[in-house]
Amino acid sequence: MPIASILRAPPTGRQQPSAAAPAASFKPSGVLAEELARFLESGVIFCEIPPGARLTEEDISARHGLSRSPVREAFRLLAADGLVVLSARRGIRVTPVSRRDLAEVQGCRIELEGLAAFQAAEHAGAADLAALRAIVEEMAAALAAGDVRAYFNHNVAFTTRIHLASGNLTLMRLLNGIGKQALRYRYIAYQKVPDLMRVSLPGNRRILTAIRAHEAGRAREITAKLIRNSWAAIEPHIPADDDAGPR
Amino acid sequence: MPIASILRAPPTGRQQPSAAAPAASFKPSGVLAEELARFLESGVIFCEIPPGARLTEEDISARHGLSRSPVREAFRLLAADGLVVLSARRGIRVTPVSRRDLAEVQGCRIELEGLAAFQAAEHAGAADLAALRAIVEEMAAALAAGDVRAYFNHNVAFTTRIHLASGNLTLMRLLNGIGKQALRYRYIAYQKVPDLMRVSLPGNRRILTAIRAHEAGRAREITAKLIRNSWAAIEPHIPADDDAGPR
DNA sequence: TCTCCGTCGATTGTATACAATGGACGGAAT
DNA sequence: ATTCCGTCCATTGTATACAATCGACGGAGA
Repeated sequence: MPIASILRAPPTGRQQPSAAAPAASFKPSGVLAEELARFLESGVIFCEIPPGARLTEEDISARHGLSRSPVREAFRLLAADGLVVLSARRGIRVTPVSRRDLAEVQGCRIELEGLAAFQAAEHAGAADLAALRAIVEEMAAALAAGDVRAYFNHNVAFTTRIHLASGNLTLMRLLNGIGKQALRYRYIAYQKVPDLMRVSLPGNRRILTAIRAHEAGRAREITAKLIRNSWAAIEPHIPADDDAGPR
Repeated sequence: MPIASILRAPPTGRQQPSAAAPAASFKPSGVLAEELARFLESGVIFCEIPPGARLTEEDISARHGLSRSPVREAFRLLAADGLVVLSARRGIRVTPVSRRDLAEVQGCRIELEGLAAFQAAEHAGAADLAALRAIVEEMAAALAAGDVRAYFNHNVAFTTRIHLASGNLTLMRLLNGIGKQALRYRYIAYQKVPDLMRVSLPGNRRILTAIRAHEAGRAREITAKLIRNSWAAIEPHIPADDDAGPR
C-alpha cells in the first residue's frame, strides 16, 4: 500500500451504501465523478499523489465510500487530461514526470498559450482588462507576502483569464487538457525555485500591457519567453530520464 | 426518431445478453467501449450522423445489443475529442458545425500542425521519409483516379505520419483531440470541393521536401498556408451561424 | 385567458454483481 | 538447476437495477 494516507477519508455515502460511510474529504454536492476528478486532480497537480504512483478503482472507491462507477469515470477524465495512464486490467498510474515530458508539454504550451495571448490582445474587452489587472495586483501582494502557493494560484488564474479573453472555446479546451499536466510542473517550479516569482511578475505585467495596447504579436512573444524561462528553471529539478526508467 | 437507419445493427452479444443479438456492425474484438467509440467517431466524421443530432445512451446500447456501460464510456471518449456534447440528464448531441467553430479549430490547427511539421523536419529519420513518400504516391494515385474518399484517407494518413515523426507524444495527444473535430470539416471540404485535391497534393509534396531537407521553418510555413487554403475553401459551405441557432 | 404548481416521463447518475484477462507464483518434468 | 505449464489472484470490462433530476404537460386557481 504505497500512497498510504493521502486519500483516506470517504466523503458522502449517498444512496444506499452497504456499509457506513466515514467522514468527507471533498464536497459531495453535484456529480460525484466530477467532484472526485477535481479532488484527485489537485492531488496529482500538487504532487500529494506522487508521480508514478499506482492506483486502483477498487481502492479509491472503498476509500471514499462510493461505487466504482463514478470512480471509473473520474479516472477517464484524468486520463483525458494526461494526468494518469490507464493500462487495461493492469491498474492505473499517475503519469510520471520526466524531462522529455516536460519538453513536450512546454513546447506545446508555447504555441497554444502564445496563440491565446495573441487572440486575447485582439479581442480583450474592458471587463477582461479589469479582471487581469486585479489578478496581477493579487500576484504582487502574494509576492510581497512571500506566499508561494497563493502566488501560484493567482498566476494560474491570470493565465486562465487570458484564455477566456481569447474567446476561443476550442483553444480553451486544448489548453485545459495540456494545462493540467503543465500545472504539475509549474507547481514544482514555484516550490523549488520560489525566486521564479520575481521574474514571473514583471513578465506578466508586460503581457497585460501588451494586451491592453492590443499588440497581439508582442503579447505572444512575451508569453513564449516567459514559458521558456520557467521551463529552464524547472528542468534541473526533474529527474533526467524517467520515461524508460524502472517500474 | 431522427437519425433513423444509420446505427441499426447490433454487433456482438457478448456475455449473457437477455435477448438474441442481431448482426454485427463493427468488430467486437477487444474493448467494446473503444470499438464503439471508433465506430461512432467515423459516423460523426463522415457526417453519417449529422451535426446536431441527438443521441441517447439507451438508444445506442439497444441498437448494438450491449449494455449502457461501454456505451457511456464511448460517449465520454467522443466528448473528450469534441465530437459530441454531453448535457447532464438532457441527452447527447453531435457537436454542431459552424463557421465560428471552424475558425477556432483551424486557428489551433495552424499552430499545432505547424509545430508538428517543424519538429518532424528536425527529427525525421529514413523510415519516416520513406513512409511519407509512399503515402504521397498513394495520394497522387487517388487524385489520378478521382477517388475523393481514398485521397482523403491517404491525406489523413500523411498528416498522422508527420505527427508521429515529430516524436512528440504530448503534441500527438493534442492533435488527436482536435484532429477528430477537424476531420469532419476536412471531409466536408473534399466532398464539396473535390478540386481541393489539386491544390493539396503539391502542397503536401512541398512539405515532404522541406522535411527531407530538414528545413523546419519552411515546413511550418507551408503547413500553415495549406491549412489556411483549405479553411478558405471550406468556409462557404458551412452555415453562417449555427452556434446560437435553433435547438 | 393567463399563470402557477404538481405530476409524470425521459434520461442520465450511481450502485452492485458477474465475466474475462493478464500476470505472478509454484510445481513438475527434463 | 532450469524451464515450462497450470492455477490462482488482482484488476478491470461489462451487464443490470435502482435513484435522482430536468423538462414538459396539464389542471386548478385567479
